[in-house]
Order: sequence, then structure tokens, then C-alpha cells
Amino acid sequence: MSAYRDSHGKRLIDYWRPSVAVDTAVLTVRDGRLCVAVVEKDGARRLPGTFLHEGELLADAVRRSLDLKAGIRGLAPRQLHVFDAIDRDDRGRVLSIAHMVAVPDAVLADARLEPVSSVKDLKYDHDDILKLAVDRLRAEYREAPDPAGLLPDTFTLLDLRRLHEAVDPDGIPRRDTFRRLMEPKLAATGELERGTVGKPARLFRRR
Amino acid sequence: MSAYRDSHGKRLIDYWRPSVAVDTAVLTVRDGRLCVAVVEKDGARRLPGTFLHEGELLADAVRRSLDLKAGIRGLAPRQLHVFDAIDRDDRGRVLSIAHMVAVPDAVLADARLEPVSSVKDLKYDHDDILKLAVDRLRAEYREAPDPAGLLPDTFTLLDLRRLHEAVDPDGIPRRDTFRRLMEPKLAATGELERGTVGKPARLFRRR
DNA sequence: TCATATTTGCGCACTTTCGCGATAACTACA
DNA sequence: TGTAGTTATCGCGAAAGTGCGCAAATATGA
Repeated sequence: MSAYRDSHGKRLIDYWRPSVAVDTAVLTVRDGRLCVAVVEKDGARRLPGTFLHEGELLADAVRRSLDLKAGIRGLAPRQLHVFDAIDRDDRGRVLSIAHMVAVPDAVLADARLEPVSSVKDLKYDHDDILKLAVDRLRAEYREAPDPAGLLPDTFTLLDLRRLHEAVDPDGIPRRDTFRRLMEPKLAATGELERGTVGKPARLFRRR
Repeated sequence: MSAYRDSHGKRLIDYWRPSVAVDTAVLTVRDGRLCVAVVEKDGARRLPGTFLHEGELLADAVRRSLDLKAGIRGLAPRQLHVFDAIDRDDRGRVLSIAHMVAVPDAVLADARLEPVSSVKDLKYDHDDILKLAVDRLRAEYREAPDPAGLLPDTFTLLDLRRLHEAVDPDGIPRRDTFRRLMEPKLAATGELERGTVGKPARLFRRR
């Protein structure tokens, strides 16, 4: 604890402070659809979150929250926006620092997933958090091949395209344009897919 | 104060909470250059900021801070990022919710302005905050004519172009392309500039 | 061996975007 | 009236982007 005192002899903790929560939109693709992890508590559906603890970075709080609630590790959550409505939480003044992270489907084996296109009526402002997260993810998928690493280590162009179609159905270009945009940003493995009828597809890795 | 108690009989305020500050990059264009307002305190240069007070929204805290320190009113500050390093502040644990706002030059008549291209060594992480703000402003100026409203109520295309050149010298297209991009998004006043030699330029307003 | 299915590459037509030279229009000034 | 200076428009060539039909290549399966 700092020894600092201001000109009134007060420490920082002598002044009013809000509670700070982190809430996270955890996104994945399952069955060809973009989905979000939702938890239920006290009868209300919401995005997973927690209060920030002493000595913790925001990203660490996000990780702790998701580890405890869904056994998810190795995340790189990103900040979206701070939600600060005075009365957004009945328990008291709480700022929510919304985050997002996208993970491969298998990571969320035990989580309750809902397709983002049909999610509504989440508690607090979590519908708004989800919208920001989806918009952000889609913008990223328009610029780069699988930036969130949802595919396995190696994949074909068709695998990639199907993933992008799931993430951003309305923003994906047609066949050749998609390939011209994405292929230069991939690392060719030099190997071919096996076990398929027809000319085998080339395998790639993300760079 | 909420009557809420958790399963341990504790209120939210019984738990650890960080201090929350708002710091703002206030940007403007002066003498053809993008500048930022800098304040000096305890011998260190920094962006203006304040701690969040009870019952206050983040944007209100930003407005209070800038009103008190520079008599600036009528702002619409936007969030940038939350800086959360554990020891970013000697006085104790402080989260900084960085904001940005761009205002016409005249609003900052009494402020100390520095060209963003030469600002460095601000206290805390304020160099990082400034970089985010400049990047955000430039991205916006690539998409729309004077989105921050730095020009007077009416202006010519040349006025607009000179402003955009000041904000984003490296991102502005050539003559006709700039006009094709921006003119459709402006409202023609139907009036012409007066007092100039040569064909008078048309006057526009932002939409 | 042949059929089927798939991937890949490519040529090409079309569309869109970009930048600029040239010119007309129009004002203030001499 | 003529000149200088500025704005605005336009035609046009070049560049970039898009999408697709088609054929070659290549694997698996019968």
C-alpha cells in the first residue's frame, strides 16, 4: 500500500471508488454458426464476468473468470468498451470493462453456447457487449485469415472459407476474390489433404 | 447506497476496489498542424485527467476535468482504452480510462498545445493514450468530412482539404479523389465564398 | 482402366477507382 | 477591357478489383 497522502492528508482509498467488473463475450464457431458462451445465474442469462481483484490486471481477471467457469486457458482477451451507467447493477455502482475473445469450439466443450444471431435479453448491458464483440470480430475476419485461430493447426482453403462464412456470412467475397485476399497471408505447408475423392487440396497454416 | 449483501453478508464496498481516473487526449488543429492539449503538474507534462467521482458517468468526469482546467464545454468525449498496469501510478492502484475528443482551435485559446508529431515523455502512459487518439482521429478523417467539427459552420472544399491535410498528412488522397469521396457527404449551402480573386468557391456545411 | 469428384489456376470481361490535363467559369484588380 | 488567379468539371487513360467459366490436375472408388 502506497504511503502517498494528498494535500488534505488523504490516501486514494479514502475517496469514493466504484467496483470494477470485467465481462467477456467468448465467441466460437459451432456447426457453421458464430456462437457466444452464456452463463445463467440467479435465473438470468449473462456473459461470464467477475470483479477485478487487488493486484490483478484486467486481462488476468478475464482469464481467471473464464478458467474458473469453463476451464478455458491461454486466452488473449481484448478490451471493447467500458459500460458505466449509474444504475446498471442493483448491488451498487459497478463499471463493466467489456472484453472479447474468440476460441476454438473444442475449448468450450462444457459451455452453454447460443448462436449470436438469436441471442437477446441478456442481463445488464450484455446484449450491447455482444454486439460490439461480433462487430469487432467480423471486421478482423474481413482483413485476415482466421485471425483468432479457430481452425486447427493445418487447414484447407475450403476449411478457411467455411469458417469465414460462419463468422461473417454477409461480408465474405466470392470464391476467387476470397482466395486472392487470403492466400498471400497464409503459410503453405507443402502437404496435401488426404482421404478425399478428387484433387487433394493444399494444406496451410496461419502465419 | 444499495441494501445488497452477498452470501458472505458483505456489501460491494467491503471488497477491494481500484481508483478510477479518466485521462483525455484533447486534439485540435492549429497553424496547419494536429496538436494536443498538455498540462503540467508537479513538474511533469501529462494529458488532462481526473478521478471519477461518485454518481458520475465517465463522460461527465471528462467534461468536468476539461471544463475546470480549460473552460472547455459541450464535448462528446469517446473512450479509447483502459490502462491498468499495477504500478502505473505511485499513489496507489489506479485504472485510467483513456478518452479522446477533438475540438476547434478557438476552444483551446488558453491551453498549452503541442504538435502531436513532437510530443513525447508525458507522464504515466499518456504517450500511448495520445497515439491511440491520433490513430483513431485519422481513421475517422479518412472516412468522413471533418467528423469532429473543427471547421466553422460553413467552409469551402479547400478549407476542408487543408484541415484533412493537417489531421492526416499521409492518408489523404489526391485532388479529385478527395472531392469525390467527401463532397457527397456534405450539405451544399447554395452560397459562394466572397472576397476572393478567381472563381468563387462553393460553401458547404457538415451534414 | 474408367468414372466421379474436387481443387486449382487462369484468361478474360466487366466494373470501379484513381489521378490528371485541359478547359470553362468567374472574381478582383489594374 | 484585359489579366491573373482560382474553382469546378469532365474526359480519359491507367490501375485495381471482382467474379466466373473452363480446363487441367489428381485423388478415390468401382
